[in-house]
Parts: sequence; structure tokens; C-alpha cells
Amino acid sequence: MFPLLTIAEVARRSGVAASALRYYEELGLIRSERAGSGHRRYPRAVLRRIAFIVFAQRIGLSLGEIGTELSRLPPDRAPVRDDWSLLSRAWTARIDERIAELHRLRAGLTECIGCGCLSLERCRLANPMDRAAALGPGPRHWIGDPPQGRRRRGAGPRPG
Amino acid sequence: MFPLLTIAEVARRSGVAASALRYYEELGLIRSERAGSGHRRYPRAVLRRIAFIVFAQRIGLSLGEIGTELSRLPPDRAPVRDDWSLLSRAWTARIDERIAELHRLRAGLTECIGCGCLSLERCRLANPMDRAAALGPGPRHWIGDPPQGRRRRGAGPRPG
DNA sequence: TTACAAGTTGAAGTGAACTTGAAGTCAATG
DNA sequence: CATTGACTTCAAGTTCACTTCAACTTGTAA
Repeated sequence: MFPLLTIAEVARRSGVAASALRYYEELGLIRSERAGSGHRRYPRAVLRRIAFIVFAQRIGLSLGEIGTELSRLPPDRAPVRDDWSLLSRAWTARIDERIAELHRLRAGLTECIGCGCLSLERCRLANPMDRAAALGPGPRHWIGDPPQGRRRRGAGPRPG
Repeated sequence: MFPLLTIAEVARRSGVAASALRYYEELGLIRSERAGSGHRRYPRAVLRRIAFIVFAQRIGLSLGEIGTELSRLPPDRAPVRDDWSLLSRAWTARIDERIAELHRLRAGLTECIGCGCLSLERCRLANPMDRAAALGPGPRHWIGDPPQGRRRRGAGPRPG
């Protein structure tokens, strides 16, 4: 009635490599029971959790952030529809922001770079205010940083 | 009349750290002349080039891809407006794709995860066909991968 | 009993995009 | 002349999200 899944099955059904699943478990994003042999056994519910993780990554969250999100699920009972939708609702804002940025970039592409006016100091295409929402790689600071006064340039690749 | 900029000035005006500028130069994305002392001197035109780099990163291109793009600029003369707009025009398609994906994700967030139907195998929210356009981190393969037949799971972190 | 597939762990490697640190150069200033 | 500041190079370190490898265990099939 509740057949537990092996890691290979979960990998196949989720499209996430087994090594990645072990990694997620190490990070505490998912959990597994163990068969007598020591092999991992997953309840089917893990598939939804993994779906959520993959989903969140596509949106741009780091695994750390995803862990924080997931920790908001009720620890005492299996999450139900409303639990999930509560989490995901907060993300629509984030998606909208990113969409807005892309629209700005798109506009800037033709208007700013295309026309020749592009000035890093004036043309605030990439929404520098929204540093926290930065997705993907890129220089630590962007136009809009301390205009004159020198501020410490962060140590380490990404502020976290 | 053509005052050359020091690396500190370029860093300040572009918002890109001096170490990053040296790194970009190492990759061949930008160039510099040298003062007698061996110090880098940049023509003001470098600012536009850097703007383009940062811009492209925000859109999701890797530095490698950006290098390829930049190499399409005329090598014999200083790039003019049309040269830039030619490059950037190709990107609007890319931006549009990403925007479309985010819209799909947004819809899926409420419809699929929210409603509880989310099945990694059926719900193709993240447009798995469009593997090449993947931005940001994420598992190597996603739903839509070989359904039964086992195919080699790629070696190395990212296919390129 | 042997063989094999499927799993385990821990450590080390990978690639991208940088940053940091050490040691040195050069020009100007006190 | 000594020092300071801005810069140089080269090597090594950092984070993220994994993958790969080596050595080992278990369960099943021939």
C-alpha cells in the first residue's frame, strides 16, 4: 500500500541524479528511511519535495534558501495542499520582480546599448536596488553602488 | 583630450572590482594599454564594453559566451551604435524565452504545486526542451529526460 | 559458491567567477 | 633617503551544486 522507493527510482522519476539526492539529504532538504541493508528508502511524498526544490532552483533560489523555505513546512504532519501553496505564494512576488528586471533589461538593450547612450553611471537597467534578488553570476556590485565614499568591497565570492 | 583611465577609475565608474577587471582581461573580454610603469590604462570605450558584459551576465550569459559575442564586434575599428545593437538584438529572444519560462513557472506555482497535482513526470513547467537556455544552477536533467531507457548521465558539473 | 547489481560512505575533484595574499615595481612626497 | 600609495603578477583560496572515485556491504540469481 505504501511502497517505499529506492534512490534509483526516485532519481528516475524526479530526473534528479542519485548523487544529487544524497547531497540534498546531506543538506537536510530531504530525508530517507533505511532498509535493513542500509539502503535509502523514500516515501512517495519525497517526490513533491524534490519537485519543489527543482522548481525553486529554476526560479533562482539557492539550496540554502530552499532549505529555509522548506523548514517552514509543518514538522508534525505531512504537508497538505495549503502548506505548499503558502510557500509558493511568496515566490510569485520574486518571479514578478525577476520578470520586471528582464523587461527592463530588454528595454535597455534596445534603448540604451542600441542607441549608444549607455552609461554605467546613469543607466540603471539592472535594478541595483534589488541586490538581494540577484540571480546568477555577476559582479558583486553594480551601478548604484557608493557613488564617492569608498565602502568595503565584500570578501568572498558571494555574500551568501 | 583622450584621458586614459586607471584601473581604479574604471572600477569606480563601472562598479566592477579591479580584480574582476584583471580577470576579464585575462579572459580576453577587455584590453588595456600600459603606462610606462606597467600600470593598466583604459580608453573610455572600455566602459561600454564592461557595461555590455555586466548586462549580459544579468541576462544569464556566461563569460565564455560573452567573449564569443564580443568577438563579433569589428576588430578593425571602434564599434559604433549599430555594432552594439546588432549584438544586443539577438538577446531579446533569449530574454523573451526566459520571461516565458518564468511565466510558466509562475502559473505552475499556483496551479501545480498549489493545487497538489504536481507530478514531476507529467507537469512540464520548466520547459525541459529548452535545456540549453538554462540559467542559474539546477540539476543537470529535469523532467522530460529519457522516460525509460537509461542514457548516460553527464560527467562533470555542467555540460557547458 | 560465485557473480553481479545496487547500494553505502567519505574524500576529493569540477567549473564558474571571482577574491585574497604575498612579494615586488614605480613615482611622488616629506 | 625612506615611505606611501597605486599598481603589478602569480598562485592559491572560496562558494555553489554537484559528480566521481575508491573501497566496502547486501541481496538475489545462476
